[in-house]
Amino acid sequence: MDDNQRSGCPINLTLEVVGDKWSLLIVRDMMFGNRRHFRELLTKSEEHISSNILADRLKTLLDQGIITRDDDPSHKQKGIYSLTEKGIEMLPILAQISGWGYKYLPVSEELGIRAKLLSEGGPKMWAEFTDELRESHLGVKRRRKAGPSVGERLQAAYQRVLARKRKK
Amino acid sequence: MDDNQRSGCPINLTLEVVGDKWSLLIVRDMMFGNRRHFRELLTKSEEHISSNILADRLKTLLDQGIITRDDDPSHKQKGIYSLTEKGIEMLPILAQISGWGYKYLPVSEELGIRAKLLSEGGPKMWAEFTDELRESHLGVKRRRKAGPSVGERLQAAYQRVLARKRKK
DNA sequence: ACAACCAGTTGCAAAATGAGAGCAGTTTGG
DNA sequence: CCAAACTGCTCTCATTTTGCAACTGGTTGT
Repeated sequence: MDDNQRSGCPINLTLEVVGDKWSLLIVRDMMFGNRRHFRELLTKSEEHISSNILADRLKTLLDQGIITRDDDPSHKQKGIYSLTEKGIEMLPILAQISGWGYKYLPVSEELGIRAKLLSEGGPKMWAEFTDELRESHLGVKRRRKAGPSVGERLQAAYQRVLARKRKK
Repeated sequence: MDDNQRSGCPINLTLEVVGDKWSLLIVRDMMFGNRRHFRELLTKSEEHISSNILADRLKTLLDQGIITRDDDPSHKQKGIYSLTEKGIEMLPILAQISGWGYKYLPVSEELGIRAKLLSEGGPKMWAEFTDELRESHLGVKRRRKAGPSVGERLQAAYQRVLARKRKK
């Protein structure tokens, strides 16, 4: 498709694929927000991507093999987007970006809590979450661990902060 | 400065700062290529950034406190750009991006070798390299370790691949 | 039957990008 | 001592990308 690449440097090549303001946010929402339909990605995130951009980025992510699209059996028009292994393995990138932003930028409390936990959890927690993503996006069965999953823990922490803020 | 931020999410905030095709390449060149002058950044990288974009991105990175600029005592017109601690701590982000690109994209052999070593070296190697950057960019003295530095090892590996390729 | 919902597409204005030339001052080599 | 090369940029202008909002053609639930 796009052969006019600037160099064979891994950082450059990665940026040519996801080096824009939206692609990684879409991956983030699929990973941490479990958004799997076009409408969910369009409306249920804070940043208000516009529909043409979303459509364009989903196309690129599909072309690049970072996500896949399947028909939703329950609704003839709905598509279900899933992360591939290639997409799932972007987690450490997002985790590092998230950790750096948490440390150095004016992050809101409720949206920062996930970053904090993920950063403190380190590679071990990332690996566990990666396994959970393989189950929910690739259908790979895994042995149940005791207690709540990483995804659940992150979500719970977020809700706790929200509840606390509403009280005040 | 820029108040029209899209959300307080750490990932979003980070992308608003460096989420474009050039900013991270500039940081990369300062980190791994030790480019410290405008001309070096302009001409000594594979991707051929144009001067107006480079000037603009350096300004943003300065505003964001990711780099600093000092006059070069040896040349009245030259400026020396240095990474701040905030900039140096982007290393893990670059390392993960680099590792992912190395695994999934058509990286050239000579430019991939650094990614490979950095990925295999893991967080321990990153911490050592971070210390070296603190010395070269912030002037923080550190205890010399035995043997070649991480920066030297990466550079040497790159040269070795180049030499081998020229032979063929 | 009809409103609400679905995944996008289209048209258009505004902003960002990119190539190249140009500039004022500085340093270097002969 | 002078010309050439080098310095960090800035300016212009064409092209590309972005972003908003309206719209399409179909599906689903009541």
